Formats: sequence, structure tokens, C-alpha cells
Amino acid sequence: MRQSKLFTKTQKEVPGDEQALNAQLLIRAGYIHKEMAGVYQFLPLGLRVVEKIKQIVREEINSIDGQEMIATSLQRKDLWERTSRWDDEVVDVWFKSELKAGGEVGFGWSHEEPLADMMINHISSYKDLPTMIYQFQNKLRNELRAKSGVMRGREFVMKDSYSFAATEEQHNEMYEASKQAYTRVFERLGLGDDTYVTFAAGGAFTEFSHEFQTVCEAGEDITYINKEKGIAINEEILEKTDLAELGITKDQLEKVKTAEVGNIFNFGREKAKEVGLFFKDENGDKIPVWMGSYGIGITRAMGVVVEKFADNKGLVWPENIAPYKVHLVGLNLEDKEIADWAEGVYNALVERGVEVLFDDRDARPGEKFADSDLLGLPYRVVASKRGREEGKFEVVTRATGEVRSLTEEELFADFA
RNA sequence: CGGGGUGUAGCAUAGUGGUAGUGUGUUCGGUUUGGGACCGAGUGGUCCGGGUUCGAUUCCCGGCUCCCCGACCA
Repeated sequence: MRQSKLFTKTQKEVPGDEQALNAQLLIRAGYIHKEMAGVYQFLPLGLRVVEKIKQIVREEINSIDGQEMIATSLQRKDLWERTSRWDDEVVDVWFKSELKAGGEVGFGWSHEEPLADMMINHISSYKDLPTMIYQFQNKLRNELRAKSGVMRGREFVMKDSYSFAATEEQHNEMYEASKQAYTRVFERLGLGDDTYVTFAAGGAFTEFSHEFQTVCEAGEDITYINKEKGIAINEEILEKTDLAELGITKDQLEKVKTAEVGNIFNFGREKAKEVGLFFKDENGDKIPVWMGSYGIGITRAMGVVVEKFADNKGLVWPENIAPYKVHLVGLNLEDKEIADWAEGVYNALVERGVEVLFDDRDARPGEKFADSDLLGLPYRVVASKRGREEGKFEVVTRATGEVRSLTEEELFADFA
């Protein structure tokens, strides 16, 4: 991508209406645009990050036999009434609307009910189980107070999966597989070291659940962790937790702020019973399906990555989810020889399949470097008159500041 | 939803009951060219609705907005 063609602009000033670091930087760098409180447009660079994260999640969920689909945003009132969760007193984040044709619809804040109902058409025998479906979708939640930039919005991208099993063993296997897949996801997002499988309350879903909590100052949750034993307990259930059973005492737990990047809920057979999702077992008996649901906040995870890795110069993306791997910064481009040379490198890298953002703009070096730092791509490759004379490129690793001087061959060997 | 704050140009901000200022962006001209360079000339603004007043961006009332704390929540 040529930066001269990129429609988004960077800005020096910190937006006056954002306190959250993630929103400040993502807006300044042109990754997102604030539409209203808790609602952000994802611009080309931001979308690439979202898609990178989605792809990692997709690969991991596919690897445990999840099947991707896409559900509707509009949801039926009658379905949610079956499980007594249409009422605002029960689920207070509902956006709802009236149909002109009569009746009411809800805007999807989660999809257990419609997808369980849908599966009535596809599950009739134990031979159809186990199975897992998932989707990426914009979830709509009428938050009383949106905050923390993209970490707690009224509209956000979420991956949600739903497992359906005939037996408790099958169910536990899928639950465990999801947990493992999530662990791999957060590892690949660069959050592995600071992300804990956490015992938590189940909210509107179940009594207890497992959350994936990432240690992060900007997070909203308080979690008690023990790094050695890998134990983490959400403050909300600390009192109810039998610490002795976990082989730990309270003073072995460290209190930290965390952000919930994922969660998994175990519904047992209750949900299916309420919705009416049954299968016939070997004896021909009609049994409710075991269900679980599993979420990863894609855009929230993006916000957490920003919060954790950004420095005072701007964003710092882990290589796996950066919008581009290389920021090729062209200097002295008014000199045709230099411009041609930089163009040549750009084309060669693109041909070799390297994701490159090429700063070919007519701008001064200082501005280009400042923008480069702000955008936070993993590697900055400078093509300048000075470099041309030496036959070298200056390569700077954004995260560490390490500077190398590479020949064209070395550059290709490194990045292609 | 309770409490506190806020709203002035694309962005960030100052100020005033009497012609609204600065930085930045942007446009044009010139000098520059490895860390947001300089000079000159343009461009562009008081959240919405009422009220008080000769006159309101300023004061009052209402609404909306955004931010923060709390409650709630994935």
C-alpha cells in the first residue's frame, strides 16, 4: 500500500474526548474513527488488524472442528422469551426495536438462543453430535456507560462459538478443546504470558464460568493470580471459592487489574431444554443437547494489545497482527534516482509477498519518522539518498529500537 | 441509572454581555530536506431550543453530547 493513497491521516493532537490510551492512539494513527461513545468505525489500517486477529482465531477454532457461519443481528423476541431473557430486568443490555409490520425484534447481543433454535433443524440424532459452530459478528449492547475506548463499546466485533454434545464426556472434551484453542490464540496475539484462565461468575449465562483475563492496567476487572500455579480467580467470586481445594491460600494470590479478553460458559443441558433442542440417543430416548458457548472480544483484544505494547511514540504491534509487516519509508524522493530505487524495493518486497506500507509521500523526514513511530509497524526500512550511496537500508525494529544496516539481499532474506 | 465535569474552525485550545484570538491542518508563493523546518499570503468556528437584554458565544432554564467516578456488565 502506498501511503500517498491511504485516505486516513495521522494527527499530532490527542483527541480531547478520549481518555483511554487505546482510543487516543488508534484515532491519532488513523486506525479508527469515533462515531459516538463506545462506537468506532474501523478504517483501513484498523480493519487489517481486526482481520489479522480474526484469522488467528479462525485458524484455531477450525483446528478444533469449529464450523464458521454468520448469524443474523436481528433476533426474535419469542426465542428469548422461552429462556426468560427478553425482559430488560434480566438482560439490561438489549437494543430493541419495533417492526413496522408489527411485533418486536432484538439486536443481537449474544446468540445462544437463535443458534440453539436453528440447530433443531440440524440435530436429531446422537450421530449428529458433537458439533461446534462459530461466527464473527458485530455485537450490539446497550451499555449504560461505554468507556475505555474500544475495550468496552456498544458495538464491537466478537467471535462467538457454540458447542453441542450428546454426552457430558463429549461436552467436556469440547469445552477443554476450546480452552486450549483460546490459550493458543492469546499466545499468538502476543498476550500469552499475561493471560490467565480465570474462575469467574457466569453473569446472565450460568453460575460460574471461565474467563480469559489479561493483566492490563486499563482493564476493568480485579483478578487474584498466582503465576507459578497458573491460578486466577475473579474478585467477584473470590469469597465463594474454596481456595484449599485449589491448593492455595489467599496470601499466595496477587491482586491485579485485568481485561477480560475471552470467556467460556457451560450450560449443561438446561439451555437446550429451554429452547427445545433435543436428540435421540441409541435407545431412541429424547435427550436435551449439552451446550457451551465461547466468546473472544476481537476488538477488545486489539485494544488490550495497544494498551500493553504502546510507548510514548505511538502504537507498537506484535508482528502477527500488525496491519503491515514493513514500513518502507522513502526519503529524498524528489531525487528521481532515489525514488526509482525505493520504488524498486517496494515492488520487489510486494512481489515476494511481504506486506509493505510504502511512505512515498512528499513530506519531510521528521514528519515521516514521527508518523512511522505512531503507526507502529514492526519494521521500518528507510530508503534514502544516504542509504543509496552506501547500498544499504536502515532497518529499525519498532518494539526494541534496534537499528540494523542491511543490503538489498539481506533485506529480502530477512523479510521475504 | 446516581454524582461530577464538558461543549468555540477538520483537530487542539484561549477569551469576552458589544466586530471571536492562537497553534495545528488545509490552499497559494518562496526558502528548505534524516526527527512534525522557516518566511509571507489565504481558508475556516461559538452543540440545539427557549428566556433575560438594545444586544447572548458569554447570564438563566431545558435538552442533547462527550469524558470521569460509582452502580451494572462480556
